[in-house]
Amino acid sequence: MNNQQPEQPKQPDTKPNRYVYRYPRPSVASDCVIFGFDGSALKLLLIERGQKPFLGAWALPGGFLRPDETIEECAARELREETNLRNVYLEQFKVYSDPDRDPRGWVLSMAFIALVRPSDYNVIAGDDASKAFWFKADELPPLAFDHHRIVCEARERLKEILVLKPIAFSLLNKYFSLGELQKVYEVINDTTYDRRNFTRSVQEAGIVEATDVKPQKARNRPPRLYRANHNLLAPDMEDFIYDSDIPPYDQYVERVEAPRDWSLFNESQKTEPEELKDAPIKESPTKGLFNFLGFFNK
Amino acid sequence: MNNQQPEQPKQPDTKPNRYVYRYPRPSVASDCVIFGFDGSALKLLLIERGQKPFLGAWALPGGFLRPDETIEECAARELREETNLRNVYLEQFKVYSDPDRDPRGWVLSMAFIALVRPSDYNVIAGDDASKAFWFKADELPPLAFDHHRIVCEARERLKEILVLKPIAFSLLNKYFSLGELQKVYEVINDTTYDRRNFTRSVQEAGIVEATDVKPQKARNRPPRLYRANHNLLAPDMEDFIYDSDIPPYDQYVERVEAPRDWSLFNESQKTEPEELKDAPIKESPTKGLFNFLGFFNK
DNA sequence: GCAAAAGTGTTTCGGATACACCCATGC
DNA sequence: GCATGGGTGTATCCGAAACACTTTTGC
Repeated sequence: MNNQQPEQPKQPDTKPNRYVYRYPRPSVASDCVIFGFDGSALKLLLIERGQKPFLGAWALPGGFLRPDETIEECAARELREETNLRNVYLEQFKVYSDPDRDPRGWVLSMAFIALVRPSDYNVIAGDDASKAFWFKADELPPLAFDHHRIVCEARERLKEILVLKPIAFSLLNKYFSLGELQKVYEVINDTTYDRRNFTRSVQEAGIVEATDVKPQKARNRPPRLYRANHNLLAPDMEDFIYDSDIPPYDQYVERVEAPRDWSLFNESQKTEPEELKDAPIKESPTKGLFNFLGFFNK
Repeated sequence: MNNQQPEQPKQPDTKPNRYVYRYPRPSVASDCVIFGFDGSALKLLLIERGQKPFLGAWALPGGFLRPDETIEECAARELREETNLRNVYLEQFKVYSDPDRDPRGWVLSMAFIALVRPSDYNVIAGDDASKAFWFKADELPPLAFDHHRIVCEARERLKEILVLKPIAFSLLNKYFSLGELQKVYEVINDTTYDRRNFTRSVQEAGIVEATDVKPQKARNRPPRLYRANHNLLAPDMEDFIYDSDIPPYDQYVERVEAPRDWSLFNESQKTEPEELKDAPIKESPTKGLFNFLGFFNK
């Protein structure tokens, strides 16, 4: 990064809001692929665009980088402004830099993966200006820009991160049942696990602690609730594992779903073909699920 | 990424080389953390800066993004221009976006991890304009900008990638001995493995194929040479596993090392403190070393 | 001969797998 | 009652770990 001449922004030229450079520069934006978990399926938070390119289409929340912030601060700010979410897990994921990816011109996008707890789901409803809605990750509408590609690659990356870090807790409330934890692993890895083996693996790994918290209501036998074991988890994860002032357990009620009819889009972007819907899902071994512990203990 | 007004670059304003935008934009660069392996240690390729900020200091090769290329193309181009390397493994790693990270102004850096085979080591010598030298990854000189931080985080990331992808082959020639493969895993993970267990794990995983190629020379008993098993490896890795026109086996001779005296830098940035140099390295289990196979078979 | 690295095999042990029964709740 | 999900236990088996001797080269 050093072959060109040093460039100083020769600010306020003649008119206001004119920034002059000796070499062309791209706009830089951050876009967030926001994953959620509703107790049974992986969800994605999208916003309806209110601006000109792709107006009315669904898109990833995001916005342009400002000179006084890092790209992480930018992502967190846009998340707050557009979806009212704060204190969510955020991780850089990939830069998209195809010169033609944005019809407005030369715009790079830093894609982030964001993970939202169920207790934060309804925060979005509080922001009246918001046009954000949760979609099932397998049933997405057509997306603006190259966002469909970004989402697909983010889902693949999510599997990788799940091996490297205990991010499953960032998709769960402070208190959760082992069934929920298992389901998170299942929907991300797109498989199923033997309930008894999974339970034992989790407990022997020591990544959870049983609590005395009682579930508020349950359709069946009420599960025991656990929480993440902070002693074993990376310190920088801890902030994202739970909030402080949330109810101990809410059973995924009153979700804000996408009520719109987006069938008018001609090209559907469902990832799962209909024919294979009833194919029996092969059960996977639980081996290696918590490999991330190896990264901490060295 | 969409809340601002669309901005068109209002090119050639009055004078040539003047680019005017309504909002400030950062310069975007790509910097490469280039890893090599000399048969016993992890190496890092650095260049001596010939320009003004940090002139004479060592730095990561890199350069500014141009409007007609992706960030990957930029990284590959700068690598070629500054170190004469081509067809190396390149992977996005992290964006560094601290507004103050570059004294010249607002410069983002997309950091890449690059992996170089021993057969490409001496390519660098062919480029007379090059000021590139290989350093031991544990004995680095002070670096320009925030490059020391980038290198440290890249080494951590390298461990993660090693779990996710068969990148060890990208640090080896087309033909290699199992001892070399083991050493790559050892220097990256900073541990040792039982030779017999490692050998068996590799062969049972099926990621290598024995060949009839004979090593050119050996100080001890000559090892059998293997090559990566393409049937089991991801297709997009294949291009980076070996070159076509290289000698079948060269035993790491005549390396281009850094001959300079950089002791004049007052602050040393060695990562390993001297006191712990002789501490016995604990042997690690080979379990999970080739977990990346799980990502391909699904 | 000797040092250094390469090649090979067996025993053992732990942990993952496969599998079945009972429990608590809402309806 | 009964459907649904939660909790617990065991026999088995595979694979990883631990470990030693021989072989081949350069010097």
